[in-house]
Amino acid sequence: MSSMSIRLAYTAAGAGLPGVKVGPRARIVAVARDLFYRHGIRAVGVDTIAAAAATNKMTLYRHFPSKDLLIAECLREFALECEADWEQISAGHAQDPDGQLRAWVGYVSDLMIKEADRGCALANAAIELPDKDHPARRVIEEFKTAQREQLVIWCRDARYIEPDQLADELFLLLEGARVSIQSVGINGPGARLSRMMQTIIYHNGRL
Amino acid sequence: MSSMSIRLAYTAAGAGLPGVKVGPRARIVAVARDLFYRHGIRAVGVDTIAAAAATNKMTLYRHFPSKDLLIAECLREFALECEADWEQISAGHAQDPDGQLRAWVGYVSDLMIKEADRGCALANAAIELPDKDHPARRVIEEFKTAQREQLVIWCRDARYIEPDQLADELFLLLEGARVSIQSVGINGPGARLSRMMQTIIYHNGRL
DNA sequence: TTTATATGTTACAGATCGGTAACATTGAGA
DNA sequence: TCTCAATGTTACCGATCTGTAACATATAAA
Repeated sequence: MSSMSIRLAYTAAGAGLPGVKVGPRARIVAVARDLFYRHGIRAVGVDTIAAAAATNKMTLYRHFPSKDLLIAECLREFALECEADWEQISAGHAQDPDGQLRAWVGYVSDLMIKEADRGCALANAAIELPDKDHPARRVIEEFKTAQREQLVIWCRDARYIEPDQLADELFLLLEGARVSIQSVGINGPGARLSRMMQTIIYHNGRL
Repeated sequence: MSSMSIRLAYTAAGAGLPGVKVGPRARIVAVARDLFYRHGIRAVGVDTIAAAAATNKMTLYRHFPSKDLLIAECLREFALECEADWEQISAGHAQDPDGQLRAWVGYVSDLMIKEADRGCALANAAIELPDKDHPARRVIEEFKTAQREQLVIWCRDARYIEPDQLADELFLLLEGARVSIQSVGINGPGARLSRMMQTIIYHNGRL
């Protein structure tokens, strides 16, 4: 198997403001999130995580009963941060549903650059963990479902003619862009995501 | 780690017509494709593959220098089969580009049911193998790029106003549907893929 | 029948996997 | 200063991983 030799290029430093003590648990989750995302969940072992978090395997297992539950916790933290972003979009354009939707288009377009070439951590995890009983799957399903519902609400509030279908189209375009970046590369169709979404929104029409 | 115990539920039988001898190499690839697809590439070991193919690890390594190259071969076979399907769509609607495009929509809609809940094997592999030097990545990138170009050709031949953008939209919708099935489930937005594609094609307009 | 090639069998190497036991060390609050 | 909880350290378990060596067997062509 391609060994690739991940190995720690960074220590616990860099996480958190200077002077603020960051406990091992927080470091473990931060490091695990990064390594899981960059290299894949199954490609990263607990030894690597503990070492990269400047702690040890024993402390890791004192905070997380198993690697699977650590995975779930990483995805839960990621999902909470995403939800906070979406709420910020909502709050930043209160009483302006169409502005919310358009702000969201800008937000996800920036994601294409920020995520570079590894797409959505939750979608990737769903592919890497097909076992329906895995504790991470609850997090994934609940979060993705909530995202889609939020999109429907925005489309409906903005009085688009077919809000459910428009929301589904935008949802699938986003998911497709994030996954296709990893197969056709950064200059693939995902690069034109913003224009596509605007076109589709315009074509849908308002009441 | 969630052990899940894959284990062989089937032997070499069932592959090929009766009376036709299927060599170990073909059995290995067939079995590996199935196991990789259902459980994930990293989740399946070579011992499991050899046993499920009713052969042994030594024979496997006589035909494939490494697991990574076996992975690449599995994806190559899959890609060739997909290309054959697309060519059949082309041939079945010669001199009728719009018919080709609409036949393709029907074809990918059926894929949503056939693939059940594991999406595209190539896209999944890209997520599981982020290493850019992995031999499988060439296969993935070339195939996905060729698919997108074929879509552009169909859209252009059918004289749609913006063939490149329409092709990209269809491409991303398909990729998004296949990946979202694995996160939001079979009844998510992917279930309405056909209607969405028809709507978008209609909205694009013809010359 | 002889010969050469493909395949099967067994055992093993070296590494890594997830996970744990036993014990030492640190550090902050009382 | 004492105490106690969190953390660090080391060593280990059994299983699994990719990959190989050596040898036995089958099989088809000559």
